[in-house]
Amino acid sequence: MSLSYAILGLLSYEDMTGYDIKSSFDNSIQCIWPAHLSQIYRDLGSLEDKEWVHSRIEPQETRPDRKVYSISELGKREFLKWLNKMPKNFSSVVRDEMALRTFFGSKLEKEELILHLKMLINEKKETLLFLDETAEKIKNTPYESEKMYWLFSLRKGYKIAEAELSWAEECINELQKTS
Amino acid sequence: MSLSYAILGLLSYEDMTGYDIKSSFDNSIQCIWPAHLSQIYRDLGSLEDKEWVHSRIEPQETRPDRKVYSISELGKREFLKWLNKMPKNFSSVVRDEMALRTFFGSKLEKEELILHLKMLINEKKETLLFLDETAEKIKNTPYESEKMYWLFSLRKGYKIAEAELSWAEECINELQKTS
DNA sequence: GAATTCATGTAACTTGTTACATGATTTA
DNA sequence: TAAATCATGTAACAAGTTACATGAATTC
Repeated sequence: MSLSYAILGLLSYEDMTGYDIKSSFDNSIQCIWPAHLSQIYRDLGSLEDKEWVHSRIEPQETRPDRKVYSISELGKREFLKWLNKMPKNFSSVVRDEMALRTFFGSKLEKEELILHLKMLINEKKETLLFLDETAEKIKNTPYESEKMYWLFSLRKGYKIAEAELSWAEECINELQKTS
Repeated sequence: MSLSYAILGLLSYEDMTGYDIKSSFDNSIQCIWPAHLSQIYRDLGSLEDKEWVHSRIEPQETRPDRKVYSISELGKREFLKWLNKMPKNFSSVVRDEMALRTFFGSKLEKEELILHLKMLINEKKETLLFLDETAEKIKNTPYESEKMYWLFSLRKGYKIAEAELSWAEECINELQKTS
């Protein structure tokens, strides 16, 4: 359900196509709520069935026609209802394949596990760079009153990435101590 | 798929019922890979279809009969194959409702958001206590060669919980500065 | 010449969630 | 006496993933 509300929320800033919404995800909430394009199109369909959003076709010459969605009054009300009610889950849901593999690390060559952890570290360093760039973009947004909140959620992604990185470093250190 | 491998991995330590496996999850990998009982039963079914595990019924008098699963030789090989291959996702997948709500925080009363964040902090403090207790249990396990790895994955959950907690505190501080 | 971007989706499949159903025993 | 624990699942639904299909324009 949260994904639909995320889409509604983004549409409350401006009208967008499914493709635009996907880009917005990738440039802001991806790190805390990733979504596939196919999922977004599907949800837009059901949001339109419920009349929480409307769409119009904007023909283009050189590109495929744009199907532009806008949030309805009903949609705005439902969004605010969701935002104001006390959430069931304060906690994030994490599914962490590397931590799971590490759990079974005694069945793996130490060197192999260390290699995997080093690759994790590289990936996370890139993530941190990407999040820095994203933060810079947000700092230049014309949505002045939103800026702080957008940076808050980005910061959450940042902190999680940092935690993952330092975790991997600590694991490598301990593994090398005992080898 | 990872869930099936997690189940296989746990069964490689000892034979268990679905219910036992659920308890193992809750006492170890829950914070990095949560699972519902119904999911575990379903996966055990398909693992048995593939003959990666076998089961036997152990009748009980006062309790319902136990259906005890054990990993097969084939299952062990498939598990090790999974563990040894380079993972596609080094990164954890996070879906974080509170961070998403915070993204749209400009549409909420500041006091309301602060209240939600404070509840998150309370919940996370409890999580940290629970993880401390879990770590103590793991330190007493007779599985000596596994201990370090089990503590590694627990530590990952711990670090993420800490990150979430300090994030919420920082957000509250900034919100109170600007109000 | 190859890869990326823009732009639409659909279909099939896999996972995750919630509710239902049963029922004795033990602990608070 | 109410709630938790042990122990089995099934069914229905919601959400997430991957593959397929199309195709021009632009950038490397």
